[in-house]
Amino acid sequence: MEYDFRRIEKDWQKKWKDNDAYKVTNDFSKPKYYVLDMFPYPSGAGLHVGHPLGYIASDIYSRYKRLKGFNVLHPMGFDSFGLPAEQYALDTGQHPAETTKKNIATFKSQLDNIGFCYDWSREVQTSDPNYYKWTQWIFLQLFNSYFCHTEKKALPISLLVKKYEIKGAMPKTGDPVPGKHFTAEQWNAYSEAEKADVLMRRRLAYCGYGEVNWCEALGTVLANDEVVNGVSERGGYPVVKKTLRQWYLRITEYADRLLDGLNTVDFSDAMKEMQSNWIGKSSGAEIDFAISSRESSAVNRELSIAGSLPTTHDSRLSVYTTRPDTIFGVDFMVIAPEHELIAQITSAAQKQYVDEYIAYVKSRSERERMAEKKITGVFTGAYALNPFDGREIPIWISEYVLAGYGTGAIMAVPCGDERDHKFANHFGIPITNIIGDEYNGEEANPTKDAALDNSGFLNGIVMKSAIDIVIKAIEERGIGKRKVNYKMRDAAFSRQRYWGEPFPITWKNGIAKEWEGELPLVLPDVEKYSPGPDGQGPLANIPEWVAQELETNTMPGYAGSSWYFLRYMDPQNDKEFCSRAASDYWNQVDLYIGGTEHAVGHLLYSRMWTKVLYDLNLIGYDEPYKRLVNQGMIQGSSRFAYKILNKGLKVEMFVSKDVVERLFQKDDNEGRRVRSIVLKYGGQEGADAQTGLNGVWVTYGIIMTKRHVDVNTVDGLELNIEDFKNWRDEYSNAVLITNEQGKFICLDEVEKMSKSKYNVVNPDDLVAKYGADTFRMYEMFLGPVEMSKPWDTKGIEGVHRFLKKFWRLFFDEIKGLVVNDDEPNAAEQKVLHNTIKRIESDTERFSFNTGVSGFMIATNELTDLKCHKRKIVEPLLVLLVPYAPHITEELWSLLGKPGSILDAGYPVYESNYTIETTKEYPVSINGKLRTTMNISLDAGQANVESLVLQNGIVQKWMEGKPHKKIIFVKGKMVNVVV
RNA sequence: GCCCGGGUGGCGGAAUUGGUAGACGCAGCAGACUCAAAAUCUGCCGUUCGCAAGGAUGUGCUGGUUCGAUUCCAGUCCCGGGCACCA
Repeated sequence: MEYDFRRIEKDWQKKWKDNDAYKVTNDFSKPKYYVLDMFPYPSGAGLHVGHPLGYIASDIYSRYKRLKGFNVLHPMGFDSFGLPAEQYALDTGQHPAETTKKNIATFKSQLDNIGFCYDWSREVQTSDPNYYKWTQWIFLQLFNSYFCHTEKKALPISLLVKKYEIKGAMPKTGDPVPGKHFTAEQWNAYSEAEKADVLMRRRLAYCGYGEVNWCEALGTVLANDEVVNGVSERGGYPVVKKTLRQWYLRITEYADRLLDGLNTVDFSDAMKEMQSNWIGKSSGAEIDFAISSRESSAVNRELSIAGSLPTTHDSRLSVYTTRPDTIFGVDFMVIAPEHELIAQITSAAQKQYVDEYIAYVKSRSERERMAEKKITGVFTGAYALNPFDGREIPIWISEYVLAGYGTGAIMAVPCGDERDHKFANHFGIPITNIIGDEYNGEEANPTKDAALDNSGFLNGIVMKSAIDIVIKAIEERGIGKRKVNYKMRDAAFSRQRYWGEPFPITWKNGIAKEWEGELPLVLPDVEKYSPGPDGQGPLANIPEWVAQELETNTMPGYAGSSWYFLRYMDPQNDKEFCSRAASDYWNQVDLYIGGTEHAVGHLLYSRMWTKVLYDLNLIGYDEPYKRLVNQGMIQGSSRFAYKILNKGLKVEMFVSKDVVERLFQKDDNEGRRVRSIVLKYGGQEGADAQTGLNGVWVTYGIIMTKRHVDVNTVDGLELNIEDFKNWRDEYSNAVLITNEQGKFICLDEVEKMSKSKYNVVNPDDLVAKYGADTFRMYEMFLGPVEMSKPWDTKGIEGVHRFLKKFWRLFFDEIKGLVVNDDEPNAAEQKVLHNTIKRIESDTERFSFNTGVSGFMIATNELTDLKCHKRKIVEPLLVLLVPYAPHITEELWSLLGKPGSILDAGYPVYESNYTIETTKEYPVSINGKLRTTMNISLDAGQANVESLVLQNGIVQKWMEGKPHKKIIFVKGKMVNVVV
């Protein structure tokens, strides 16, 4: 009987489906375990080999936990709102709901092919009205809540209204600022619009104004992704910044709690670091500098030194710095090109240059601005005054200062900050040294440990301790204050798009109000998917929608994914987003698996939503994910062919990589014009007529470019010429210039796996050829789950061979069942128990690649021992269940075992089979002294209980001393480190 | 540019985190079985010197700490991911 994986997998998948084998019940009596994958966006390209990597890992872990007796929730769903479906609709007119439905069906059948243990009755789809009903409902909770700074949590906004009605909002100290502070009487006298304005400033979901990438030609807003070098990716039209009304989530209020929460969860240090860097908490000071102009300079200087700044807001420049101690080293100020003061402070002489510079910056994306190596900037002609010594400081504009962070202005200290230093050097600004010998005149030194010099009243004080002194001084003089700052900004929560959740919000007389109908507010059908007028979304084209004064924006992709883990717990509930009983039982996600690309987006948003739901007492915990494992990205291994671009060519013409390299001598390759080359390509008759080139010899300046070739038409690096010609019509007559062996060699490069790069490998093909069990184990065998790697199918044979070999531990092609009831010997027991120990630890620590190796080693050893004993191979079979569910179920039932092998229980490791022998070994201590000792050895290391030296110096191994390792080194000598 | 990862044989990777580098698998070579092929099995397989025993060398690069470094530290190069409207 041989291993017929096709029949086995088909049978078992059918059985699982027919019996609802993976149906999960909310059986509150059992201990629970919740394993979650980041759900996929159902793209039109279908599932590729990168998707299942994390899913297989989580499936293995789920089955493992189930064998260990847990009630395991391991659901799957689809993040089905998104831009690609909308773009597809724009191009083809097909409704996104239709294409999404089709794509989901493809994804599901592909997933089922691999044999995952999902309970599909718990599936969620973010674009399903029954789901987004609750996304809208949670949005309204955010809209109707504010962050209370006293209790540091979200509270209903009605409480705030009550407070305003009774107490108003007056400052504890200082004078009230008009528009910000008011008494109860004033509040009660406010118009509805004025009240709405005030409340909007506190809502957790609020409306404001923000800049977007606007493409006039396409009439639409573009993602940063869709903007390349300042023009739209599609069509190459110019893109500019445009200010639009936008919804935001006030995530900044949760900055501290998002930081603190990281201490309570099991994420990798790298992930925690990324999140806390994103939040970017820093403490420092905001300092106001008086601005002088040439005319008023003298006056302001006196005022500044006297400690009373001009009171008008206009004549002050406020900066944020984390290093107030360096205040005497400020040689210039830099403000962002968007800074509101620019118009006012720019001198007549500089105006032209400033205008030119700002026009230049407008054409650049924020990303480009940050990545710029070139130093750019312009002087405004204005000066600020150092509040402590009255020095005039020139104010510059530069793109390296971003408007969104701090005050959009910095005080530049070139001797302490590298960017400031480069800027000063580039523009010839003199540098003040405030750190004495610590500054070498060549490069900035950001130390905090130097004693200050040239720093007035701070001279001689170590920088670290000067920080507080300066802050105190500026606070006393009323020209600034201590300030904690965050890099994180509030999350933009609206999109001018169609395929997303509609906001259940109406606008009456300019006031945003909760929509009064019953949720869900269903996304209406539209005629066409093109944008509405003035940068509004497609919903603005629907008269009935506009007539109801409904919000025309939709929610972004991350809305639905911010809470989906809760819906899986109670997916059919139409009374609540999730019953409290269900969310209390399933509780936090015990294990969450997904890529690092979501490190700062989805993960922070869903953590915030969870905190809000917790604050509002809707769930019982404020961190969604207990443990997070990041799977690496499976990258595509793209293949390219050199294509000749010369005009006059009548056919497509490609050249083998090795031929090109020889001709271009490597350093002068692709895409460049070469003065003169000679190509000989086999000399077919009539080739000249076909190609339009000069006979079989191609001479003269050839321009080449590289073109993607479908990776499925390439074996290793060698192109299958027939497949290539059949791949596309325009290539059917292509001329391929091969090497001497008649082979056409491709280039390879690692890229993201994507349809447009022709490097997608479909798991279906591999499953059809080798079976799901082989595919699952091979994906795991590729390497650590956490590591990114390019896909390579080479090597899958080895895993397939393993499964065939494993099968032969139970069945022989001729003899049939070979499992016997003989008692195992010690050697066989040792193989089994070492394997149990190894597989359990590998599974626990997510080292599935070494886990697969462990099975291979065990199988090899048992084959060598000719061991087919039931007491050995049966437990081994159970161990393999999580990795290869189909073959194990089949063998289990062929062995006559009742029920599913999933309920067999995990084998128990016994340590009595691991110890080998006790032997006498020569010993060196710290590489010097030598003696002999008795050591029992287990895997190369051993504990030493007694040690007697021959020279008599050390008589006994000293108990209670810090234990050191005994290591076996070459030549069987033992090195003892004490 | 900033933040986070990663560089080990021809290839994917292992080394349970400071202790015999290269487990396991792929590819390759040699052999067994076979009329033959497939399947299966056995042996070899970093580089280099050597008939061999054995020696030297070797974990991107340059240094450092240590009896001992793939592992720790500093610097540097290359590759991947993220950088706020892709998901």
